Amino acid sequence: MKYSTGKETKRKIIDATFQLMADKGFDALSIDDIMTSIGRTKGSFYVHFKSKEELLYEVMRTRLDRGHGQMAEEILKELSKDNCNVRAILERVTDEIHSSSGQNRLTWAFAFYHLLIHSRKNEFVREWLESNEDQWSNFLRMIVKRGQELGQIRTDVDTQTITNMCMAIVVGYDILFMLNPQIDFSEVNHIHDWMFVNDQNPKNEG
Amino acid sequence: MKYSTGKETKRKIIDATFQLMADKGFDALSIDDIMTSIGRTKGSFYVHFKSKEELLYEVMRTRLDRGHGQMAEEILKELSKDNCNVRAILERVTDEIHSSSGQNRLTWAFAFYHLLIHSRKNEFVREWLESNEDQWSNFLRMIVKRGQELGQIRTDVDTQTITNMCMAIVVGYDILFMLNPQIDFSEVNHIHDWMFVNDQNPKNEG
Amino acid sequence: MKYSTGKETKRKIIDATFQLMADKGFDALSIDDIMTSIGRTKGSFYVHFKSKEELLYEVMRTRLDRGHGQMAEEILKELSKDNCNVRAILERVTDEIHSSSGQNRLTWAFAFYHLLIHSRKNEFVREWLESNEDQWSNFLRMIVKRGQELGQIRTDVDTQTITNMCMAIVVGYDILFMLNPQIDFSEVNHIHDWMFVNDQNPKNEG
Amino acid sequence: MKYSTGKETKRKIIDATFQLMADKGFDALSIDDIMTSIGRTKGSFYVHFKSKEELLYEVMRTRLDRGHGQMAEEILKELSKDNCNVRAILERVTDEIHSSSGQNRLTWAFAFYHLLIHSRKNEFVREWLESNEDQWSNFLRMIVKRGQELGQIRTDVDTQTITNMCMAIVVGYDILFMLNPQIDFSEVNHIHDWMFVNDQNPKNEG
DNA sequence: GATGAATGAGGGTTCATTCAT
DNA sequence: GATGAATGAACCCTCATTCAT
Repeated sequence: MKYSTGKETKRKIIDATFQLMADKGFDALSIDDIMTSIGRTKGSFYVHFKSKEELLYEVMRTRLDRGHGQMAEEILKELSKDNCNVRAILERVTDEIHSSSGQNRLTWAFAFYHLLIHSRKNEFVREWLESNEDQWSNFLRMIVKRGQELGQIRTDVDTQTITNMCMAIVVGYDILFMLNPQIDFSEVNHIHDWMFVNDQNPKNEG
Repeated sequence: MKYSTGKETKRKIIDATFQLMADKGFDALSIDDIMTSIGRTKGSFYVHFKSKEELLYEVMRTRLDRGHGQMAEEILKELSKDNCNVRAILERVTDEIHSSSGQNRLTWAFAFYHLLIHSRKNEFVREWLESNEDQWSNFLRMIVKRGQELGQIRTDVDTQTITNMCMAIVVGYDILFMLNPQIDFSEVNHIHDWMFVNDQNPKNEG
Repeated sequence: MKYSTGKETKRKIIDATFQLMADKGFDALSIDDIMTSIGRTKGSFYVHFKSKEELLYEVMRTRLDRGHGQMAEEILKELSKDNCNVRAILERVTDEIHSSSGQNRLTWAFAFYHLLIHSRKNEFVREWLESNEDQWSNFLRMIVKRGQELGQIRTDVDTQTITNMCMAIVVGYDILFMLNPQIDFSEVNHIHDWMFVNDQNPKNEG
Repeated sequence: MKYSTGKETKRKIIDATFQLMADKGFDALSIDDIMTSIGRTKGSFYVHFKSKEELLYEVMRTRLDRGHGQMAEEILKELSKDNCNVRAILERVTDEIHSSSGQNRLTWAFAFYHLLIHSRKNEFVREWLESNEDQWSNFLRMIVKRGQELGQIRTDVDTQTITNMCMAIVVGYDILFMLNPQIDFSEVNHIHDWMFVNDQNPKNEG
């Protein structure tokens, strides 16, 4: 049909952009590319967005945010229990990160790291990414700290460093994955074999 | 320096491009930007390069290659000794990676990950990166394997996975570093505290 | 009001256009600007006008016409009297010109001279302006001629030239006014001090 | 020839713009229009100007400035003489205004009044016009004042007002001329017949 | 009457590339 | 080697206009 609802077209534009920016990056993506890919003409883009930049922000908010909001509360409640299994919690979080990026993890990864690169020249994007990372960092640190308090996580390395290592290995696997999509992403959890003290350690990779 | 020609201007172009592409990325960089920054005019670019793409390849070869060639031979010789200290070797390799990126690590990181992103749409770049990664992967695996043979590295996780983890944590710290340049890059080595078996583990700095 | 239809929205559109075109000119004015300013949306513009051009003509007719029709008859009757005071009549006409442009003289002036400029590329506008000017010219010439016949206006310069001078000084003050809105528009009448013969010249206001 | 000197092309662009903006106005003029009219393509415009706006300023400076600088000094010297003929001086100034607008007075007038209109939305243009007008106003006032001091110009109207009237009538004739190019522009000088006291008034040409 | 999605032409601007000088 | 004028394609964005709802 020639006339769709605004909401639908807007969603299509965001979806298409997310897909396409994984390949070419946001800058190299033309509005014509986007609109043609959804069967519309260039001019009508501006019915839905004030500018290309606004589109980027929308894509960030709706497609690239590895938000943990929904999960966070449950986790915090779980953590406060005396007998909580911190390793199980941590692995749940890692899984969530994977699955939250949607079915097409590679697409997500390229789009996301495009954004990281883009942040160098766009303050707004940079702040958004920093805040994103802060949230994750704080969230993870809380878990690690609790693990150490409960004697489940080793204490030979300090809390912040362990947190950084966890984050680094997750994003590092993103990068390896982009270079070689055959990599088994679940390997990430092996670091837990070392991080957690032995008697806590019955699990042996998936 | 590994410049293939002795031409001074050509070298200047490559250096300037490497510096500038960290900020804006290669695509967003215009030939005018580059040539102006070295006090020349646009037209003379084509005296030195057939195209902008060729320039990218030249930058890759001379500035973004985390080559390990020089070091590799020495390492292999060292590894073959009966009493070699694998942890020391590994840390030397990690240090080399850091320092090989030059004084300005952040510049290097942005430029390199620009390239990674760029690889999605450029076969040549993709192959170059894959080959780059293969070399490193093979090299590291050799070291890890030797460490396991000698009983210095734990064997509860298989060789390839440990290799991947080492690589992931190195590139992961690159990414964290891009998000937050205050991060202490030497933390990377803490994974060795866990990876190596205890009596091998005298080092404890932060 | 001289709006041809009773339609409220149509009137609003015309008014808004008149106001807005003083700032940006008619060409630079978008239909979106106009409709937004009256709290309607772009699409409904075409319920009221066939095209943007038609709107211009409507604005011309209803807001930019310095028509003298109403006044003309009275003046003619007055002029035919033996003892008529031509200077008083002329000043009444001048005042009428000022006040006919509405409260916001500056708005009127910019809009009108926009139109004059526009006339260069639009035959219809040009003809309208020419006819407008002809009417005024004829009307004024009649007054001047009568003044000369009665010995009230000097005869050292011929009728048509005096008429032109009167018109020029009126529109000239429009222009000075646009450049410097502090100018005292009533100065225009000082030319009468010279134009009329001395014993006719008791008036001296500023 | 395909490659001209920059100076020549720049001049051609300015000339063409001056000609074309009389018809369509500066805004309605596209860079494509301009460049096509001089046998070049749109892209090369930016070799010569940073932006379309910069072109406007250049046209203003080189084509629309009714500068009086050259003449001013001579006039001032003349004025200081005891027996100077102020009317002759004033008529020389008026003539200069006419001729300084070049051969094609109508073109000049439309371009100039386009600019005046444009000033409403461009601060820089507005200031330029104001300063332009100030210079003229000051210059003319000096002449009028001297004329009054010497008893050559009537004193029943104050200096500033006479100055304004002179300016108004000059620009007013510009406008009449735009409406009707047949008008005899030299009529402007007839106001001098009234402005100067009688015994000074031997001149009577049309 | 009004809405707002869609169109298509065109505008200013950028840029890799070519080429006469 | 270097310059800088010129090209032509592409880009983001604007806008008068149309039309289904």
